Amino acid sequence: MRPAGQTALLEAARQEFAERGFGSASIRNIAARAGMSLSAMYHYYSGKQELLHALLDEGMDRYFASVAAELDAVGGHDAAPAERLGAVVAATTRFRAEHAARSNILLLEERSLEAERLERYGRRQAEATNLFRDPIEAGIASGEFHTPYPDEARRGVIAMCNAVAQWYRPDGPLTLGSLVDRHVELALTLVEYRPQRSFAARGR
Amino acid sequence: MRPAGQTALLEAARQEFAERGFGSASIRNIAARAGMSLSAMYHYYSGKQELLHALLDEGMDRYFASVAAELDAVGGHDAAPAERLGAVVAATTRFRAEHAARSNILLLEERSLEAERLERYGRRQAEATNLFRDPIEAGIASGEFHTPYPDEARRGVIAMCNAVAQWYRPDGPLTLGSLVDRHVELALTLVEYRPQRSFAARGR
DNA sequence: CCAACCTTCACGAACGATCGTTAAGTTAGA
DNA sequence: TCTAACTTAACGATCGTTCGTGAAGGTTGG
Repeated sequence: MRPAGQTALLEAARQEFAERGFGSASIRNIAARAGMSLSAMYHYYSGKQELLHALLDEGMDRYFASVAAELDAVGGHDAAPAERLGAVVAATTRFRAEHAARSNILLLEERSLEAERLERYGRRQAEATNLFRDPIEAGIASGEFHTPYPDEARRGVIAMCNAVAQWYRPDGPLTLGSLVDRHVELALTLVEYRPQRSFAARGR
Repeated sequence: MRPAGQTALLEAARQEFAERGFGSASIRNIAARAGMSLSAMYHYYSGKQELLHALLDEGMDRYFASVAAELDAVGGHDAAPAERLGAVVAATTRFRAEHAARSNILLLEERSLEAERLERYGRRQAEATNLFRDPIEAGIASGEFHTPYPDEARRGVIAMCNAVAQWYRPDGPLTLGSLVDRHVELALTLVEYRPQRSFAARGR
């Protein structure tokens, strides 16, 4: 279990970074939001950079956990490519919507990382990309996905999911459940998913 | 014609903002990059905020000009919806790739704008969204686009195009021309474009 | 049992550096 | 002589970081 002070600090830093961006964020404000003095913050984190690093790490952990849970729910690596891609798209869309601040930091503040820490983060980002790449390539190989451009389709799907963090508002007209369903459908449309051995139209 | 000093300043500010973000950018660095003193900068722009504002305005002007030119090339508002959407996607993809720094500032630094200037920028952003919305709705109305989710498809197409500014490198394996073509195809796939009165397959 | 000690957690004060901005003055061309 | 273009110098504020201090609480040695 993480100490309460540390959790409060991460939450405060998340808000501050999400609102103003890393460069404009003040660690004095972060400490104040967390209800402690500036120096107390240095007891938990050795500086502004490490605060960002911890935030990105924690965000990545949560994201991978979300996707893994959704993947397990459809049967893990043994599921059909369309099921797996759908699970990844659903988990990603939901994560971007439910953790907008977290996601925006993950997506926008990469450039604020120092060189050494950026290297590690880049590796995790590549893993995240593979979450989409694997089922798409499997679908191409099995003949269920017909897109001639798997790489660009993958990037398109990822971009569509990621953008959710920037525009979706829970109090808007669109239910999160509906959005997730639509994104799954759109992703399957983009990779030109057509079930084999059947001429029946896919359900709407 | 803009004074040379002003142009150099905008270029320097663009680089600095793109590399470090607005918050971390230093106007001293910007002035130095432009080859002038800090105070000389104040002769042209009244401060950091106005520098960002000018940059966003100039970027938007260029973007709209690019799209307008591409739209004109296919026949303007009289062209078929698929042609129009293709033109907008092509122009946007090309713009994001050829003006990556410009685009990233347009896409990421909105939050650094003060309230008053943000209002004006929001209006221009809405106009940009309409560039995609109009042909998509026209395609739905004419029966050539069959997507059940025009709004989410539109957001997906826009996100796909915008993401180009973050990943595309001109020295990479993919030609810009190829990327543009593929994005146009993917966009038409996403809105489920099927030409009317013909069973012939669309060209690949 | 108790005194000495260490670690954890927190504080206020101050460091030097850099920030955005302004003032006052100089130069060069119309 | 007027003005645009540009200079150096300095302003106060805020930045991230460091230092020294000390209260609280558990552990250890005699």
